[in-house]
Amino acid sequence: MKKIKFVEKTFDHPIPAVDIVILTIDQEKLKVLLIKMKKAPYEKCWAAPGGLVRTEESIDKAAKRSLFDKTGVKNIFLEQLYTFGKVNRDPFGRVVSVAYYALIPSKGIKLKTTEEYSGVEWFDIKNLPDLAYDHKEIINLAVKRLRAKLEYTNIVCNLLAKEFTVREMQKVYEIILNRKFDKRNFQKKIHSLGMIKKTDKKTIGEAYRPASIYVAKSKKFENVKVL
Amino acid sequence: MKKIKFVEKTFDHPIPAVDIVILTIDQEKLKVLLIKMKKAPYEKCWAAPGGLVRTEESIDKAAKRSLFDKTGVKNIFLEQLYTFGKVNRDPFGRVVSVAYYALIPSKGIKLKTTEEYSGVEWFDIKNLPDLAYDHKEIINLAVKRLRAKLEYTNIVCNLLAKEFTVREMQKVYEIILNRKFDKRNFQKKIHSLGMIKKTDKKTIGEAYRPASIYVAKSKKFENVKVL
DNA sequence: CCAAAAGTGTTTAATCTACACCCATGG
DNA sequence: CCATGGGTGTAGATTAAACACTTTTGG
Repeated sequence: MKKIKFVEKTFDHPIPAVDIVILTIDQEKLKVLLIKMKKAPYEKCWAAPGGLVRTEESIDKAAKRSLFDKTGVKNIFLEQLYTFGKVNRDPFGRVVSVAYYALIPSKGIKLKTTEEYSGVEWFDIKNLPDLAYDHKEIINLAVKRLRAKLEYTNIVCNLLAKEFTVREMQKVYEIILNRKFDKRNFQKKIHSLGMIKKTDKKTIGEAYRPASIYVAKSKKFENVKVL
Repeated sequence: MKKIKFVEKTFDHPIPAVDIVILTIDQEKLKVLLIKMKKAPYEKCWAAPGGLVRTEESIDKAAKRSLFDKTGVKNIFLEQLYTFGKVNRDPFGRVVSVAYYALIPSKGIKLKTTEEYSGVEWFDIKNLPDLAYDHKEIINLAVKRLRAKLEYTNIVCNLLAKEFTVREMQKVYEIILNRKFDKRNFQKKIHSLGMIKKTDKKTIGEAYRPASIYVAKSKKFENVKVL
């Protein structure tokens, strides 16, 4: 059972924190938002944003707060990923980190980060810098989870703008899963799932034949067998 | 138990704990191991075993320790489930609980629990008693995860004895997923996945025609599309 | 009228589902 | 020799995969 003796004697416990893997699609790449570290031994490393969990807030709330502080965005996809609790994962103290991952639509949201912070950057997932703590492992797990969820949920909608074309959705799949799909089969599949709705709008201003614009029926989680 | 007022005041951080949902198949039912609570307001409730995470141990280690303390078993399937961190989930203090789930083979392991502790019992998952904290939610999530993993991994091997028949495996699926499978299709499927190996032994002593005995090729995690 | 992406159907292969009879053993 | 669960194959349905041409627009 949860022993008190230990508590009373030493007041010595690990401290819970959250770390957020913030992902987006940008310039046909899957990217993650990282923050430049300052303290040794990580002065040349980058890290996923995060922070300690306060006593008066839930861990979900702490995650939302960390996300908002770094990006200025609210109400985007944010889901718990895994909790990392090795003893020596943080050289500054015994910190247990509850990792989350967040998805930001590829356009339509302006992050405050790029203007305000100098040490905040988007990195291509295929070309990460040196990372602090166990954040490489955390980011890899987030990408793995995202890949898995693309295959059986409508999570892709959270990476697309409110309005999008089928081709844009297909590109998101191709970028994240590193493979190509046949566009006829892709259309057939996506339409049979009923997770998107055609509008009567079409893309304008772009060269070549305009594409029909779609919206997600729901960004909430639905289990659908996509692939 | 998980306390404590003065902890909250002194240390302004939540305290990490672990809770373990221990599952097994017994008498053709999926069962969970629970411990009787003593303290108000939970004196009529049961709870999944757990404990605080010590500073000098990883959370995985804390989970293994909690599991061993309650069951006396080591080296069984134990996987992190989810971290529960609502502010008021524990009336005794601000505790963040990293939940794990463990699978115990249906025979071949003797638990010390049943002999030593009076307040420890196996409960049919379909007939749970009143539960303390948010443990109902935790248990439900563990079962959900188990059901999901049955469908795309070889996790089932962790619920079977070292040696088993195909029919026993099928029963585990049927019990946990609440549905029947055609035995011909089931055999075909299982064999095509290559996750089990036939031995030259057969069941003896039981009435009727003996069944071939199989062993798992690996209990380690493999992704295989089972259903 | 040319370049480039949008949009659309069919054929084949693979997988899944449903289904019934004989076999081996203990009593 | 009987009762009971073990063990096996096939046909039809569904789903997935491969594949090419016509349409629409901007320049």
